[in-house]
Amino acid sequence: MIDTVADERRRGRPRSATAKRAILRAAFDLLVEHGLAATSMDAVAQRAGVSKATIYRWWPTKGLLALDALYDGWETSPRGPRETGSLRGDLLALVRPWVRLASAPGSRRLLAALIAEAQRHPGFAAAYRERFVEPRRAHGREVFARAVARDEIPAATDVEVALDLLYGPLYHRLLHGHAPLNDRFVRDVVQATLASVAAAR
Amino acid sequence: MIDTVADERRRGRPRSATAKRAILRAAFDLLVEHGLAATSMDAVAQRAGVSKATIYRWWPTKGLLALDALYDGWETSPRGPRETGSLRGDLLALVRPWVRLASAPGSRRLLAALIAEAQRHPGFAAAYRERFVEPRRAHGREVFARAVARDEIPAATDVEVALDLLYGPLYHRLLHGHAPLNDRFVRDVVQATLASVAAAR
Amino acid sequence: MIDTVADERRRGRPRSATAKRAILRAAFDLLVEHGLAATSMDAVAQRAGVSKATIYRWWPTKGLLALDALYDGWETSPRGPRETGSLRGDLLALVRPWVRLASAPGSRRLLAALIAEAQRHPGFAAAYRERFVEPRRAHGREVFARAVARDEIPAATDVEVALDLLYGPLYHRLLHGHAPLNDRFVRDVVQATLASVAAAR
Amino acid sequence: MIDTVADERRRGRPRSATAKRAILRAAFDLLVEHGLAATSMDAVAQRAGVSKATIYRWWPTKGLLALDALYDGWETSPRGPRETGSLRGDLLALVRPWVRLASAPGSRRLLAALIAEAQRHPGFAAAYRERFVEPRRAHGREVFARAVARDEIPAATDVEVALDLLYGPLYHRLLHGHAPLNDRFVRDVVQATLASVAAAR
DNA sequence: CGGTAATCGAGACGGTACGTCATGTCTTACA
DNA sequence: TGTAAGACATGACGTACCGTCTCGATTACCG
Repeated sequence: MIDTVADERRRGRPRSATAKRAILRAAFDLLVEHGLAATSMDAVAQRAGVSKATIYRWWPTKGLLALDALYDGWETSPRGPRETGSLRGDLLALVRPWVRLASAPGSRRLLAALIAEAQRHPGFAAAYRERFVEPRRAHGREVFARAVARDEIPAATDVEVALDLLYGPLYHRLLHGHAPLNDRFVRDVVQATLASVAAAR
Repeated sequence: MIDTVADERRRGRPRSATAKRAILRAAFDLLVEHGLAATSMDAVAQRAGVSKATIYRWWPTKGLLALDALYDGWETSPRGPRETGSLRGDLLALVRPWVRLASAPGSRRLLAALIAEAQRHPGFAAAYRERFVEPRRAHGREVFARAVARDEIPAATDVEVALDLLYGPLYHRLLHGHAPLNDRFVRDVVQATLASVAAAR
Repeated sequence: MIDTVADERRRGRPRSATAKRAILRAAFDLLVEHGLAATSMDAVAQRAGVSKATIYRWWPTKGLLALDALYDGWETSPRGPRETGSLRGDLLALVRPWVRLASAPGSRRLLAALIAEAQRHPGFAAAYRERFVEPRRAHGREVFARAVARDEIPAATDVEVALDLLYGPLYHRLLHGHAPLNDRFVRDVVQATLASVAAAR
Repeated sequence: MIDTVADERRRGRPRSATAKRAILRAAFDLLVEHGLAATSMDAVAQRAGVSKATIYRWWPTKGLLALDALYDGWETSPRGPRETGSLRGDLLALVRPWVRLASAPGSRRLLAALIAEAQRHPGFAAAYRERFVEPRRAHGREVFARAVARDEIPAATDVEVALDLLYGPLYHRLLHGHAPLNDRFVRDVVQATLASVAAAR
């Protein structure tokens, strides 16, 4: 959404909340079913029972609409994962739900398309990171911070690198599909992350 | 390429090697300069001085043409990296040239586009893995095999996982751009891979 | 034309009269200059300063566009020819303008192309007859009706056959070009038509 | 191929005459079935079991090939119609077989296409007239000459005009399809031609 | 309570790429 | 040497989508 804030008094006809919901819902359904490239703005407009101009009034680009639609459809739990008492447990709790969501064929296709879109439009890249990357990394940072507080890992741990060691391999298998992204692999990756952090001690 | 083998005597007019070279070269240049989506088949045909029908005779899809063009333009050294005597050195020698190549803005954009394309067309995905993923992983397997032979790492090391621990974080920063993909990070990732392999002992 | 009537309030953006005029004009010019087969839709679009999609939105086929364009460019006088007081005079007044128009090289070529098109597409054939054949035959029927009213020819005259006796030979020379379509021939044909009608008395 | 067996038996001089026959036959079948525009040279070559180059060696153009193919397939009786003793009978005998042949849907379509082609290529027009128009007109001239000899019509009769009065209306209904081309109409046209010739006495 | 202003639907528009197809030419291997 | 196989340049075809635009019809608030 461009501006959810409505603190300032607007003059004309207010924005139709119905239309907005219908657009996001239609876009989400079409995106999951057909992917980004195969989802046309005309199709979104038609399915939402809305004019194309209405969509373009609020979202300047198909990519940004997709971003909002997917955020709206996916991001059900803004709060971080539950605490388990150990770094290993926290990391698994952090990563497993994401793997479950991202492994569906539709999601995988979309994730790849969003990443590709981000290479082409810097503005889109920023929005993508803000919406999809940062929240999860923020949760990850908390997890590592708790581990530091518990004195489980050194305070000097480079959390940013650790997060890449954690998420990188998962994304890798997800996008390349050269090997299965199963829970075995998830545990291996978490284990490796722990090992690397411990070795840096 | 459709058929590199020409041991059998073909009947009609042979394929024009000039045209093929011109097409691959034109496609490569345009791809690097404009990216996959912004490279049109018409433009490739015109720049190659070739008819569009000729392109479509040999490459059924823009994606597969791009694959061949990039393979042709990039893959200069089919042999693996030089041996350094240590796993750490070998891994750095394996990864650094790839990082250098893939970090150029054009390459990054293209890599993302290829990955996105692969989610949509299973046939393309297979070709992509065969052309771009497997060769590098094969080199990586040799590197780890040498380390085993040197008794540097356990023989039971799961090489496939190790390769994902190595390449995954690099791809991650490359595609998401949330943090720099510099040599510092490369060394960190190699170090982490070593730590994880060592810890599994 | 698709919809000449516009008395009902339409919802969306109204059709651009400018674009429509430009398309018909461009098509007409190109058709007269190059003929039907050598006139491409791309060329029409470019010359009209219009997108190809706009043309295809309103005319499903090149043939139907040609029909409208030629009707628009040629059919200047919807009213019938002037009355001369005699069947002979009326027939000459009916036929001479048509011969003058149709004898130009461009027109001849186009007429033949339209007739050929009509053999292939039944829908086109109907439109062709409605636009180009029927109006002229209607005028002819009036001419013969007046002659009957003047008691110049029998009331039982088969007007449809008479019209074919009149137009048939003219079209024949026009399309086959085996002999000149001059005013001498026009007078001969009118004379023969009169003789045949009189002999049936 | 007409007969591959006999063809394989002979070694040195392959089948130039065989190929020619196969080409004409294949072209004729395809033309009658699909029309001129929908018959491609590739299709003719494939059906004839012949290379495209072989076709182009003998016929410079698709139109001229069609001309020969149709002439070969249709023109079964080069001799004129039988003599009946009266001009009326001779004209009917001249015209009825042609009407029967030309009325088939395939023929009608082709005739129109040939006429259209003739407007575009002067060389084709000449060949068309020589092959298809002149022979029939020559027969017609003989018919009228016999009538003059029998003193049935004046010696000063303009035969060229008379032939147009005869064939023109028939072609007209054939190509425009605004009214049926049945035997009733044929008799009316013959009658009208006779009346016009008699009236000129 | 009427004016003002922004919204919405419908959908036409310019632009551009797609992948297909046909024509007529040209190049090789074979017989 | 002619023929079959078939690659080639050229260029039109009709479809699809994008993002912009022009309407007339709705809502609100504001004076």
